[in-house]
Amino acid sequence: MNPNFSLLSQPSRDCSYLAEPRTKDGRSLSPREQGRDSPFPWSQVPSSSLADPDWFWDEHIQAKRARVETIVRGMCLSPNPPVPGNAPARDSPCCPEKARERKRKQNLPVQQGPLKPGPAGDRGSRKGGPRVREQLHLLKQQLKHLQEHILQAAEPKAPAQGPGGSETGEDPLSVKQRDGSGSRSWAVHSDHRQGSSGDLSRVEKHRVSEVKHQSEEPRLLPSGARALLEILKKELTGAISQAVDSVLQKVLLDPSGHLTHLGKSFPGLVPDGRSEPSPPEGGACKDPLPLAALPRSAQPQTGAPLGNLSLAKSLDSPRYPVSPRMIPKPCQGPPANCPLTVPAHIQEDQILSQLLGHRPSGHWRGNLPQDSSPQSHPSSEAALQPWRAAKLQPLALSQRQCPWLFKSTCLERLPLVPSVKMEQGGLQAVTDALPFSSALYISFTSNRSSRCHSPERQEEGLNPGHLKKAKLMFFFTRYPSSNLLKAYFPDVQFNRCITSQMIKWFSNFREFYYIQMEKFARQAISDGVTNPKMLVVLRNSELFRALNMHYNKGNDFEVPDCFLEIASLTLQEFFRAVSAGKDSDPSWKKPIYKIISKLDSDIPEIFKSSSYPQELFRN
DNA sequence: TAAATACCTG
DNA sequence: CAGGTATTTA
Repeated sequence: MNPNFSLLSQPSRDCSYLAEPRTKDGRSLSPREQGRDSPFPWSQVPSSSLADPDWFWDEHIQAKRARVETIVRGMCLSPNPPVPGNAPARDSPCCPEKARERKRKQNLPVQQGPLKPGPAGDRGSRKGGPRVREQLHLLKQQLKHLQEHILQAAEPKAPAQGPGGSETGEDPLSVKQRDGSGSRSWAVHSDHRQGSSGDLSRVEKHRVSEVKHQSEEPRLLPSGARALLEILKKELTGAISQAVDSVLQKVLLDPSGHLTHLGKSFPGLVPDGRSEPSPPEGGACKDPLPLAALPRSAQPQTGAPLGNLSLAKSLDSPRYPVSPRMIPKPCQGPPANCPLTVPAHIQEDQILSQLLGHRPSGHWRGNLPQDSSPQSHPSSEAALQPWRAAKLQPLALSQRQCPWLFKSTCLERLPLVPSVKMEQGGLQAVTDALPFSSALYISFTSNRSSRCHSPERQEEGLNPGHLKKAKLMFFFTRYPSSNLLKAYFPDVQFNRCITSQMIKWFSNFREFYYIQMEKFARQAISDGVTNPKMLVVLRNSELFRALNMHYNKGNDFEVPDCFLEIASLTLQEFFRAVSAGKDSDPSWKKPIYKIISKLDSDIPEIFKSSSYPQELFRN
């Protein structure tokens, strides 16, 4: 069987996917993990000393943590309105010992050069003062209560599960856990955030009430768990206290409260992005995929030349019959459920640019478990009937744009995504997600073309980040003009060499792209395919994987559907040409190139961000 | 003529 | 990918 081409197996994806930063260790970046621009060394310390022990990931605890943060944030915001540039928004235990215990290491908070100074205008404008201290005391008291409640809350679970109710036998970072607890608790958090204004007491009340709620659980403490609970108690107390203290310290002393990292206050995002308000008019974003989502039996018989696209069109509805798994819970509600509390202009450039890896574009992604929808299993359905591909109407390509609605709503879901890349369980996850450090940046210069030593001492070259960005841009444009490149790489000092280098990149990209296309087209032919319409590039097809591997290695970017369409068309063109024997002509590819060259899509505005390279994790 | 590409190579 | 070269294009 040839899995290269197959039924459209993936439910349509909005082009406005949400990005989700994640670590490799299986957790979504916790809010605090996302703030990396803190100038303080201690803020770089494994922030969550209270988050490490596996059991700390217990839902309850997470919720508590969230609340604590809420409180802290409230305090941060108290003095000033929720201005994006001021809250340090990072708490981290300053305890060295604890820090060392952390397995994950956070680092490189250095801001990247190109970054705008940022709206961190009012730094040091807030000085907690006595009031804050009072609040701190109050907070500590609350923590004690909290501690008690945790004990109680954990009891019911103890019998069946390990200490603290954490799934002992299971990977603490299991998906469900992340999904459930994570987003949930943070949702609450975000609520508070709305009120901001630093009305601590109010927040506290809220919290207390919540705690009470939880304490209503029955007491069934198994003797065995008791000891563990005690430990938990201690740990929790200590850790939280430390965290709170350090945060407060920061709040009180941090003169440079950079970004607030709004992200952290938002509820998890929808992995699939499906719940996101899809672009008004689908453009290339609408796709015929739904087919695969339907039960096989329900799928239209497309084995034969599926000459029209009517089917696909009919499925163009906002909600496809996708597998339940594809519809994440977290923020599935309409935008309204995810109120935005940040001024639009701020999200736009400053904040977003700095929310490393999180783009409203929604293209950044992680390997969500959800991704493994039925369609994602190449070997399953699709493979069974490789040629039963839905037709891809060339006309559909006329709308080559992927409307990128960077609605504020997108922003909310970014940071707390309960998603994580659980691949090699690497520990470098955090560093991977970090923005380029100046150090790295410097090292990149060595990568520059030796012939491109620009006279200017500025020595600004293209770094790996730029390369990655270019690759991602390839998903939208195969033939970018130099002007376009200049527009999308504002942080690059273009000169002849740089320009040609980048042009060269795209040339190389195309080369690979066309080679793959030809290769697969020929393979299809040899496999007996006769109708080019049958050739559709799907996300689970081998061809796609090859391409994705090349342009989006980390797979942290959600490949736009428009690219799949272009790829499909390209494949079909090659198929036609080859099967027609045109490949005997030395320049038989020219016509194809010409066609494809006219199908460039608009590149999301976000790509224009000079700080964009920051989002390019893993160099 | 310079820039952009394609095609080949390492 | 970067180099190099040949060819095409504006």
